[in-house]
Amino acid sequence: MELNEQVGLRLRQLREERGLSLSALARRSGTGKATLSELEAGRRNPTLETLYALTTALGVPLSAALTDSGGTPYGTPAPGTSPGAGGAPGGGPAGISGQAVTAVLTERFEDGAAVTDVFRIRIRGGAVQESAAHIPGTQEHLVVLTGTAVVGDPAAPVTAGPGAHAHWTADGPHLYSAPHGDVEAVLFVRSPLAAPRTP
Amino acid sequence: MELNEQVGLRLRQLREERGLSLSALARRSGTGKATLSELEAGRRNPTLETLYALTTALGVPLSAALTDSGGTPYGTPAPGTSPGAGGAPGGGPAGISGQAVTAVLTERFEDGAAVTDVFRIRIRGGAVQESAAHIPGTQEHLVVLTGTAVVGDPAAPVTAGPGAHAHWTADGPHLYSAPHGDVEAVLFVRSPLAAPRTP
DNA sequence: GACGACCGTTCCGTTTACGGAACGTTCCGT
DNA sequence: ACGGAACGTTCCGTAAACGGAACGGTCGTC
Repeated sequence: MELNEQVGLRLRQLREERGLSLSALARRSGTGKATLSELEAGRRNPTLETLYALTTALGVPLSAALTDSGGTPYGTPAPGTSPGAGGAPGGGPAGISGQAVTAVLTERFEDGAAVTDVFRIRIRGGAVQESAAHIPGTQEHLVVLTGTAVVGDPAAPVTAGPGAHAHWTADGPHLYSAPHGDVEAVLFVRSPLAAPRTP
Repeated sequence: MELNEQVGLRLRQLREERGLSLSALARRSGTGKATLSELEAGRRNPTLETLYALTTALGVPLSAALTDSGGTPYGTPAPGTSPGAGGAPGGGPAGISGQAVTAVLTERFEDGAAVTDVFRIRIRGGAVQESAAHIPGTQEHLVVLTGTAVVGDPAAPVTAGPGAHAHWTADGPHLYSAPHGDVEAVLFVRSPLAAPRTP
């Protein structure tokens, strides 16, 4: 998708989450309605000042308008208000964070067959966390940045040191642990798209 | 300070950290030298496309050009070190982007022994790119989000489909290719720190 | 010391992002 | 039914961001 379209959609999403009309946001931000209309449609290539005026009026940092790694969900409103977004039926990303693990979703990627959540995680030294089974077919990859992690099947866990990679099937219980000190890593959780019932 | 000046200084900083001349970055990113010169001086109000072209050529995500909360230090040398562009002689992250590959650095992680650059990359379908050797001991991991990539040692390349993982040693020439269509993936490049002789 | 290669800045014509003012539509209140 | 207000889109003149082509300055090389 074109970059301008991505940013346009993101801005429209932020605006609608706040229940603002296009005209109201244009008035409040000091930009023209024409600018905002065509920008949301992906038909303009906005300048930095325009983006700044809009994000400030929306109450989010500039980076919130972008879709790359800096684009974290700002002000995602109360659950229940799900406008056009037509959210994924599966709901949000799997909850990973727990006593031993802090996980931040950095990207969610979806293709025709599966959705892949990319997490930046930290496992606290000496801690162990067991995670419940995900849906059948779910695969996990871990790439360790620093420290030594012991992960995967509780019956046959795998040890991964700095720079190493581990892989396991997550449709059964699985664990994350860091016996020798904190671990920083990137975790990939790839789940097949719900074809829950193919009669 | 004016917003345009902030962004201009940030871009100049990123460029100088990488030891690139203004002309070289203009050439590489496809923008005019006039544009880049005045932009770094804070005398222009860049468009989104211009910012994207520049940050991509610098190997950082768009948000890296901004100075707000999203503005994480990419490749910033140790804090407190004087701005003397001298900085780390190793320079910035390895240049990955080329004819077939677009790479955006999403994180740079450094521990005592190695530095790991995490890239979000796209390999264009049908294209092949050969990359020069990195320093001895460099390891690369690829986790494929979608498509099928053929990567690694040119003499014995590895095929990785959606959700798969590939690993190779990058201290010799190595290739990235996508025979059957575009590939989206995450690439880890882990390079040993140049041993600074601690006697 | 003249030449060439590269640097960063300035000038200039073209393209286009901008805001204001129109437009047609929908939704209220009278 | 009618009027008014608000909505989002389209049209248009102006301002300015863009790339290409100049310019002067600095560094190596012959």
